[in-house]
Amino acid sequence: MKILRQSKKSKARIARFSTPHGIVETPFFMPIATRGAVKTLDIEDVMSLKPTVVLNNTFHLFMRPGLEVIKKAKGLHTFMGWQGPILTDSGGFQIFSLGARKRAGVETEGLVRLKDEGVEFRDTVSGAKHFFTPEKIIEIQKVLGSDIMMALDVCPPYPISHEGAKDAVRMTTEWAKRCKVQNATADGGVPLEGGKKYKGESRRNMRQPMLFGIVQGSVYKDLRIQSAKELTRLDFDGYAIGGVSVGESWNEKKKVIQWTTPLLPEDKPRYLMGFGMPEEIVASVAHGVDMFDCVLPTRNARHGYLFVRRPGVRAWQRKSFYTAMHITGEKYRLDMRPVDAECPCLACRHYSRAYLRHLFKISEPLGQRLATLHNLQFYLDLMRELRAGIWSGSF
RNA sequence: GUGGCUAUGGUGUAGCGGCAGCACAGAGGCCUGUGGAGCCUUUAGUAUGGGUUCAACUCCCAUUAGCCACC
Repeated sequence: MKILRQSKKSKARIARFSTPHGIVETPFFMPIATRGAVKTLDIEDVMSLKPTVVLNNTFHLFMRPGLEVIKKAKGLHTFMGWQGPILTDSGGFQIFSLGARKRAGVETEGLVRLKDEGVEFRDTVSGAKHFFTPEKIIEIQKVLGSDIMMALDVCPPYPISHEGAKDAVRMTTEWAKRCKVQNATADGGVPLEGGKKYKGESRRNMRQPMLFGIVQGSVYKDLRIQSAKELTRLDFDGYAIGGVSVGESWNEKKKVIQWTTPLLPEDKPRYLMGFGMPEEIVASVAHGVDMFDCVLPTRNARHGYLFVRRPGVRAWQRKSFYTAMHITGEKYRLDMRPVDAECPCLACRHYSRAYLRHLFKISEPLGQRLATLHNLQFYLDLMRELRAGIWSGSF
């Protein structure tokens, strides 16, 4: 990774690194297409937004449609029609997420069992058992044709005892080592077309995907430090901060970022997983984070929650550089203005608030699509603005 | 016309001689590596008039309206 510019006012930086499907510039936000689709959007919608990288989920895609289908399609890129870079999350979060559901009293009996060797999942649809190991997760990600693979980690719930968090760090490091070994020794995967060979590349016509390690440690400083040190010794292509935004306060999240980012190598991408609200992203970029992903813009869009910029306010100037618009609100019934007159998205170019409200009120799918386009436009424009701000030296 | 049945928020429905619940719709809010078009909060009702009873949405009578059967 090459750092092109380092902000003088903060730890924010602009960097470039190459993936098998193109060169990317940081900081960037990845729209989420867990199961191979950004919910409600088609691929031309996605392309029109010009995202840097799109995120998919290894675990979900392995369950459905399964590797046989992906192989037949010659990889996930072709299968979903996206030719830009893809980051595949490993499924570590699902271990947590299903555990959390279990605590919440939702029926997950026997759905997930965590062991040192790996994790056992039961498919709720077919009832079939699957045992995922760090090695297997890497192999699956290679078959998917991922550009950026994530190591399998253990993402503990919040709150958790120091002892429990320590155990999660221990397993995460062990699994990270095994992912690293598997990635270095194993063949397999789908040939990535069109890429040039790396120096020393032995696998013909196949460019190597990147592999990221994931720092854990919950809200405990010593554990975050320990985890970051253990992982950086393994020399990954990039590092993620995981286990954040699972229920902590913003103050706690900020501390985790402040402890962790200085320990991650300058010349490797830093990825804050599952983040976040717009102001949290801005603050995190200022701490030197390069990559983000979050369900908020897409999920909130489907529930009629739109992000709207406050005119004339730069993102780093004020925490309240945007407002939330609940488009189903009665106050928009007769409001013929666009959601945001300055927004270039499809929704704002052609439709009024009243029309959008109407679509939501009658549950017309177009409403969710327009809202999703709008919110992603907001997030991606925010990242473009941050990059420009770092370039100009104003952020 | 005769007999029977029914009448509960905007809509569709529970209920019991002792605080009238539920669903949808309405209003407000929540969602942070998506197993969710999901979750929370909230507004709003016993057709009308009498009677019995300490107490009636509940039992009785009448009125009105609707439905069914018969003529």
